[in-house]
Amino acid sequence: MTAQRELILKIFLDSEDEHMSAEEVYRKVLNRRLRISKATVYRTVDLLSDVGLLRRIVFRDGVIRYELVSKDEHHHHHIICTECGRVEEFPFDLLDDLEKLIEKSTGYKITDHQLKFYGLCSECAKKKSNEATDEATKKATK
Amino acid sequence: MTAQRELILKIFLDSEDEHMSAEEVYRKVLNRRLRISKATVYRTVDLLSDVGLLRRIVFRDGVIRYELVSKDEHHHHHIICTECGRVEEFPFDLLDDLEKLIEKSTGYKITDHQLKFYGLCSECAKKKSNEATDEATKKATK
DNA sequence: CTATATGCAAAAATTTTGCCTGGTA
DNA sequence: TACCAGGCAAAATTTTTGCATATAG
Repeated sequence: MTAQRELILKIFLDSEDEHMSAEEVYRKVLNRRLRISKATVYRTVDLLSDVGLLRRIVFRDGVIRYELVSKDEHHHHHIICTECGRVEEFPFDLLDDLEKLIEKSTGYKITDHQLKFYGLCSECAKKKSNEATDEATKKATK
Repeated sequence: MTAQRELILKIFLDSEDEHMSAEEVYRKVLNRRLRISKATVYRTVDLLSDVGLLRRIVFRDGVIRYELVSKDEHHHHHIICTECGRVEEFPFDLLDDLEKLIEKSTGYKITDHQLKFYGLCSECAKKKSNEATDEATKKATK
C-alpha cells in the first residue's frame, strides 16, 4: 500500500458516484496539485480493479471507466443519456431469475452481469422536443 | 453506396454472429486480398452504425465492436466468457417491464438497453475445475 | 535488505484528420 | 459536372513498457 494508491482510492471515495476513466483520475490528481505519473494511474486503477476495489464499466464510447465497489453494495446498473453523457445509477436488480435461466440454457457459470439503459434524460428530452417545435413553427411561418 | 461499403457489409453478412472491431474488419478485408484503407473501414463502420445497419457493442475490454442489425431481429443480449473471450447471444429479452419502471422512476426517455452476462463458458469452467483438482492432488501428495 | 512500486520518457497501439484524387449519381 | 467517398500519410490520442531510482515491508 503506497501513498499513490491511497490517493487514487481517496479520489474515488471523494467523488462517490462518478465513473472515471484513468485519464480523468489523472486529471483529478493534478487538480489537487499532486503528482502521480500517468503510468502509475493506469497501473493502479487496473490493479485496484483486479483486487476488487474498483469495477470496470464501459459505456458505448468504449472508454473504460472505474467505479468504487462498496462492500455492502446492492447490484446496481446504469442509465446513460445519449445526448449529454450524464450517468445515473438505479438500484433495482431483478435479474437473478434471468441469470439462472441463462445459466441453464447456455451452460455458462455466470459471475457477473451488467445492464445499461440508453436514452434521453428529462432535460435533454425537453430540449429536443422544444427544438422540434421550433422547427415546425419555422416551417409553418416560412 | 460504394464498393467499399458493400464489401464491409458483406463481411458482416458472411460472418453472421461475430462481433468485430474496426481493426478486425480491416484484417478480414486484407484476408480477402482486397484493399480498403484503414481510415475508410473506421469511417464506414461508424457510418453504418449511424444509419442503423450496424450496432455498436462494447464489452469490458473497452473495444468498440459492431454487429449486424437484422430487420426482424428480436432484442438479444450477450454472454461473454471472461476466460476465453467467446461471445454468445441469447434471445430472451424480458426487460420491457423493467424499462418502463426505470422510465417512470428516472424521467428518462429510454431508447435502448444492453444487457451483458460475464462468466465462464462450460469448457473453461471444466478446465478450471480440473486445474483446481490437480492443485489439490499435488498438495496432498507433497 | 529485498522485492516491489514509481517516474519518466519512449514506444506501441489505436483512432482521427487533412488533403488530394477518383468515382458516383 | 458537382459532390461525396476513398486513399494515404501524418497527427492526435490513448495506453503500455523498459529501466533506473525510490520506497514499503
